[in-house]
Amino acid sequence: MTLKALYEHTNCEECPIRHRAVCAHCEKDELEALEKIKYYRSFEAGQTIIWSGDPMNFVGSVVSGIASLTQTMEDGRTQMVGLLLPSDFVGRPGRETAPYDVQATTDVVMCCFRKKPFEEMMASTPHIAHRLLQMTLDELDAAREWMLVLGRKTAREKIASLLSIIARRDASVNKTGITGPIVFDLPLTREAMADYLGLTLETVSRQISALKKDTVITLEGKRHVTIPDMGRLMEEAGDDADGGFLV
Amino acid sequence: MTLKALYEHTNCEECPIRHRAVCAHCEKDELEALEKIKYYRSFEAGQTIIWSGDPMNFVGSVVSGIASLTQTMEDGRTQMVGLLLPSDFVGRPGRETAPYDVQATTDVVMCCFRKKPFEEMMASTPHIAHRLLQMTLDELDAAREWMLVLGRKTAREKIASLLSIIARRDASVNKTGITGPIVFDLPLTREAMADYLGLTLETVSRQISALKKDTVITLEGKRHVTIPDMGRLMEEAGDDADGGFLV
DNA sequence: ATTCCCAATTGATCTCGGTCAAAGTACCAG
DNA sequence: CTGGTACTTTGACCGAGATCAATTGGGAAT
Repeated sequence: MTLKALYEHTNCEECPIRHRAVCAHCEKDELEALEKIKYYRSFEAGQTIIWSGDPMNFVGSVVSGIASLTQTMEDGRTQMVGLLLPSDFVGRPGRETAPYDVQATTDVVMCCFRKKPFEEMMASTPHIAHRLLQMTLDELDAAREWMLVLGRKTAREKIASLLSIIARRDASVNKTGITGPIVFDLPLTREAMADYLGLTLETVSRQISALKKDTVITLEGKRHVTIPDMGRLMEEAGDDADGGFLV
Repeated sequence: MTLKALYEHTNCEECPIRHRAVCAHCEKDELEALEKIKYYRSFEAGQTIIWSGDPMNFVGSVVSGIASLTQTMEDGRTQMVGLLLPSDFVGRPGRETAPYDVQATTDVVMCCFRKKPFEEMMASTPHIAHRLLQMTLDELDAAREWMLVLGRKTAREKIASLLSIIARRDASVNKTGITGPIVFDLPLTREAMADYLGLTLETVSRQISALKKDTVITLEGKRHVTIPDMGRLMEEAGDDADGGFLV
């Protein structure tokens, strides 16, 4: 159970986590070394994993739980700039300090490597460097996709976009494909959703109620979501039914 | 005159462009090969350099002029997701197609390399791969910084943020430092600014007028800007006077 | 059960920025 | 000088989403 996909594959049967990061199970020769320097860290919901501006001496990936990257202005306005789901990579090889806060949204377990040995490993393993570039490009695409959401979409479209992303990500986990209804639990509070979408929590709540009334989604309790028709949701999100990757 | 900074330095006296990309003047041994495969392309203002979704068979950097990365929804709403100033790198090693439109905002000259040989060069030159990762991380930081602008800042703060970025970038070009007044020409129309900031052009115009009235900036004509006090502008932008890199 | 606490919903009102419309300005070609 | 075009400014009005405030709902602990 460590990290993968610094190699080409996107799944490793041996690992309980779907990793998009680095996995030591495959390509044993080069990556066995990673096994030796890995360690686990646990965080409680609400805890700050890394403070913006602090020195950051490890890289790693999320094993379980949800973490978020957030930026905060002096007056308290906050914007979430990324969502870290299990298998997502955290860290910036070659950088000293963290550029944003990383917070545990739920209880989180991370698999970490001290940065120094990881960077040495990177230097001697071109595949890892290459894979890391690809992962960073993915994140960049996701961030830019989200700029469109933040800058130009309506509140309703924003909610639909977020649900769509979580649903798609979830579907890929369960290998369910995207036909038929999709069911999942929202991993975020209304407030966290608001911070991600550049809205207030009241607006988030209202729009979710509206989508429910219009049967775009079904809710059981506050968090358990059913999406009867994924295509419908993506129309609501203003997506042309294929774009919209993100996180 | 080519590209640099796949190496450590951030400036090369021989080159008329400040490059943050790849420059063949330094580290001649490895990079001379780049000289052989480089070529120039010119574009007129308004021209689309690359269409979203099209195959992209080159990488390169802007030599002169301004280009923009934009995403457009079916109904025409557009969001600029990046601004390319001289020396900025364009391209995605390892990716087949372009994820957004690249448009020439002014007349643009680019220095290009066919992707295939560039990627081969990358594979055999770890420094280049490393530098490319660092550049991509910079872009990622910039994109996430901009997410805060788009999601949480007021119209006035957005304008101030944009001016601040252009001013800072411009100051670094002229090695002027950031003391004393800063003078530059806006390289964007009001509409382009609006697309970058997630506003309408009318709001952009109004807020610029307001900043002018409050003597945060001075305007001669429509485009020539003087910033008497950079600190003041950054306060207006809501920045804590050091963050806010971008572009 | 009762209480407490926190997340979420819902309502009433306000406001910033969008929309629609009309001028104003600079630049170019003839 | 004149007309045309593209960019910009300014005004009047409107509405989506923010703000303020009250209420509801659902666990967990007592």
